[in-house]
Amino acid sequence: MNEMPHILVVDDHREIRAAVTRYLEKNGMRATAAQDAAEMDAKLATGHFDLIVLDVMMPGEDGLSVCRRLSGEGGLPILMLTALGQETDRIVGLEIGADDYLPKPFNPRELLARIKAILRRSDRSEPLAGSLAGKKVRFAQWVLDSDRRVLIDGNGQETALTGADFKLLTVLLERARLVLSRDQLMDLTAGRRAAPLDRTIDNQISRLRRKIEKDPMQPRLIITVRNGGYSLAADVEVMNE
Amino acid sequence: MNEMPHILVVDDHREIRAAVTRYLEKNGMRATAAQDAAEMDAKLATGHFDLIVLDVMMPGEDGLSVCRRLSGEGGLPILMLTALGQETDRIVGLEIGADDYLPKPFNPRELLARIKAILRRSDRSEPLAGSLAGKKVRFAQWVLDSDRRVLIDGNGQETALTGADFKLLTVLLERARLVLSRDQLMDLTAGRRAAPLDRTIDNQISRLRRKIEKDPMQPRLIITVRNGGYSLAADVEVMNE
DNA sequence: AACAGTTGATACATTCTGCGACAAAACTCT
DNA sequence: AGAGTTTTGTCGCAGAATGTATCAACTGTT
Repeated sequence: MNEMPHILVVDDHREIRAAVTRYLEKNGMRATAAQDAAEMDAKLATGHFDLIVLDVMMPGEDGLSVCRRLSGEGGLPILMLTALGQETDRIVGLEIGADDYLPKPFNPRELLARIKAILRRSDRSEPLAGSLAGKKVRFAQWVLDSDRRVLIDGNGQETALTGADFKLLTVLLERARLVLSRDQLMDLTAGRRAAPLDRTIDNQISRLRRKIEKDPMQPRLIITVRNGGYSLAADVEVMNE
Repeated sequence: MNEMPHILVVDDHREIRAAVTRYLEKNGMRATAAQDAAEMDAKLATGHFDLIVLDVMMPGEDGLSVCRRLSGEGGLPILMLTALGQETDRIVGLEIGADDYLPKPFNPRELLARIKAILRRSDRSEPLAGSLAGKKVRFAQWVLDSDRRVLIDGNGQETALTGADFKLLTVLLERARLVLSRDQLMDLTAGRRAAPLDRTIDNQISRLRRKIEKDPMQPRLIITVRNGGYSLAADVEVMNE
């Protein structure tokens, strides 16, 4: 997490919104407030957020409904605020997809600690996502020029990459040495879920290997992990401008 | 998450350990218990876990200390159990690196929901070779190149390893001279529990021996411990880059 | 409209792994 | 020591997973 995390606070009480946003901003975060689900949707559509603090009890669409809706689509983490003692709500919230809840009234310091705990965790899921934009990246015997989408070898020889090649390679570079399942790769490269018996990723790996491996029959860079997926076996260095 | 998640329950009260593990196992998870920090460390070294449920109050090293230690290294998610009302502990726990806490006494259904919430957002990908990822490792007459998954002998001769060979060897190298049971090996290599009469590990050991032993009929590197399992009898040295 | 390039699907070849079966070895007990 | 029992070693095979050639659909260009 390089920049300040951006938190969206959704609560119908003006005082709570104000207090929470002020406290978060005093502690190294950006905070934006919304007073109901409709306003939340508007803010979400036009900005980038790292986490939503969501009140369960709201006029209009309530927190549980919002939570169900959001956790279905995006993977935006949600921290729910519940009235004290409504254990049922809390459990249902967690089961529906909230990442945490906090009973009201709450200690702002605890809210902050919980937000950080969630961010720390979800941070992992997109470690360097998009961070390669415009950079040059060195790995194994190659340098990837991510502006031009071209690979350059030690002799200055260039190899062109297609869109799919480039996207897949970028995803692997950003997660070097991690084993990524076909599902994850499909999600990360194409944003869709792999159908059963879908060989798309295998095909793309095969094509990419033909371009980047010295000997595509004995791949050294992109390793197959049976029953696991694929893994990039190389150190990755983002080059200085 | 393809397989059942494996939860390590650390608590000094026998009844709580028993109740929690039983409940988790009834709900589609594997659960293993440890009664204190020392036993926890032993289990961690010889098994694969996805999350730790950790009691704060324990004889010996206490939960906060454990939490600080673990969150430094591994990144294994931690859910802390705290005595009711000790808000300070809870906040400190979260700040130290716990992913969540639950005050005792707790509703088992809520514990389950929280565990699932953490697993859902942490669903982490792991490096293929654990702590050896990307390293070269010398043992006996071999050097293992863990990027390329090949063994190199003194003459530079290479021996290819299949995925299962490599995973098993990696697990053994990381735990040289420890005796690992078939169950533990199954857990560490495949993340699943060995069925009764399961000869899978024996087979893999046999195949691996054929590749790494000078005389596979008289194994010197991978030792059989009757009624115990197998053990790697060699010094292991991670080589400098 | 023809074309070149790219991508996903399908089919087939190849490799890998778990399993059952049986052999061999180790251990126990008399 | 010998017979019986348990544990381990490994062979062969079938099913599953993977690699990739080929083709059809699609995109954008000329």
